[in-house]
Amino acid sequence: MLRVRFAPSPTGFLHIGSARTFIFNWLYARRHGGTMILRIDDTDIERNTQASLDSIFEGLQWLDLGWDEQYRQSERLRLHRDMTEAIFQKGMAYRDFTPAESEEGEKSRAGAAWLCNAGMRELTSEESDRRAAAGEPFVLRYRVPRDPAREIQFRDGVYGEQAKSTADIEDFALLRSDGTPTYHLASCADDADLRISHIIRGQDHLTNTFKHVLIFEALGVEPPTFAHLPLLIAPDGTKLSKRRHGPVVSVTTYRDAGFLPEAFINFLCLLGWSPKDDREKMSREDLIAAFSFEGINKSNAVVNFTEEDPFDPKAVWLNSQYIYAMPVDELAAKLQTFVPAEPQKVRAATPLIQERIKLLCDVATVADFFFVDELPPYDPAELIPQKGDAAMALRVLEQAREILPTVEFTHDALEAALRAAAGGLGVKAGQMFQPIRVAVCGRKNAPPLFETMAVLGKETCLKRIEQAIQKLQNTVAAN
RNA sequence: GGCGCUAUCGUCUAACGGUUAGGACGGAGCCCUCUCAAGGCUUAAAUACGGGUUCGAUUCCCGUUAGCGCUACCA
Repeated sequence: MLRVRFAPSPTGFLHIGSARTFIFNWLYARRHGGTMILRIDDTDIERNTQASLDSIFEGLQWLDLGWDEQYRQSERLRLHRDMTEAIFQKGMAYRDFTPAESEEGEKSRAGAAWLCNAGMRELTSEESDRRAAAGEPFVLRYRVPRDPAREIQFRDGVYGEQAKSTADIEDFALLRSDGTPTYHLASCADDADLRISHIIRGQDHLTNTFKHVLIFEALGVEPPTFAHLPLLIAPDGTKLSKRRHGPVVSVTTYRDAGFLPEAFINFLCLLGWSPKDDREKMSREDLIAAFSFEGINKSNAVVNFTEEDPFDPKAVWLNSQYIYAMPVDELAAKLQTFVPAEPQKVRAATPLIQERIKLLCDVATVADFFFVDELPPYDPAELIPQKGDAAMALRVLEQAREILPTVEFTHDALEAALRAAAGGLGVKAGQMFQPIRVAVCGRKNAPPLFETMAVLGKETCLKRIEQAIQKLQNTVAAN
């Protein structure tokens, strides 16, 4: 039975790298009919926060992929203790009474790698027991077999055969001096107990895996299959961090900017993985069908963002592709949360802006004039058409004011009427349309004029044209 | 410092010894067009460096360089 897990620790908001790890696990589970497990690795009581936990769930819920089983490590401490005790009883771990403070100075000394604290490994069980009984604090360390040294090896699903000598693996801690389990122990104990078959996680754990293989060995269980993912890094080559790179590293930032979860998932999948057949836009089903470890890259992938442009252009492009392909009603419903306007107005404007927005939040800037009563102030000079002057703009608008009341507000009728009017005035169609567009939308760049006017309605259009005429007359008078 | 991993256009990537080194985003240009988009077409742009192996290396081996990771009683 195939079982995978995503095991975030609630010490920070849900990071996009973590989201990708979740997605790859999910894809692998769904691809092979396995079980997806969410395990909250909250063994670091000092650094855990409720806000982080909330952020993780918020992010995962937005992704909308789901999972089959859920656990919290803090509720499984008993298991961790028992398993550690078993390892200790086998003589594969020992107590280290070295005080935490002195340790630091010891290790930071330059030179050979630190492997263990002097003397502690060799303590007799009698002395060890006596000191523990006397209440002296200690950490429990794994007794890495180094006499003679051994090769620890495993086959990584992405990086291939891996081997490391125990001569290069230090005696890592299993239990802290307060008796709580460390990440290494808790993680392996739970992976063993939950019968995890495949561990898919970030490459930052690749070298930790040798320690984990040692723990599984001590636990007497067959290690799962490992597959390490290349890391997501920032354009400056450093790993993504909130402190350095800001909110772009948080999943909820993408949600709040109006990314579609399908597009976001699609984008993340293309970072460090490829279907190898030039496909870019892929549905959830496409991804499930195509996903495999062979397609995963070995080198880190840059998430390309800048100060001015906080989102990777490819992510934005993919998002726009999903928006263009979406049914109008569905898109209108999504847009509703990004703009304070009545649903029927949003629905009417949606077809006109669908190909003009890349993020859902763009609705607020691209379609604002559909939803406001009063247009925000604009420069009357904008009303003046190409190769024209204020007088021409005025003539155009006055003509529009005159003919529009009797025109039916549909695309075809408006087009016929306005083109005819342009002919009558002896101006080009473009020179006719621009003053009206600016009068009605408050700016030069807007959706196609006739549909826009039809959506806005006769009353609003005539009112705005009247206001534009006033503006022009005022400026002409002022000069 | 020690150990490990990695290295193709600006970015994401394809090419698992033989290609004019392919695609995508972004850039530039053209077309379409009532503006803006969308769409179509064209174009610039890469095998880190040095040695091998081979008839032939992006591809295999070694070295150099660079980047990243681990080296905690964080995860």
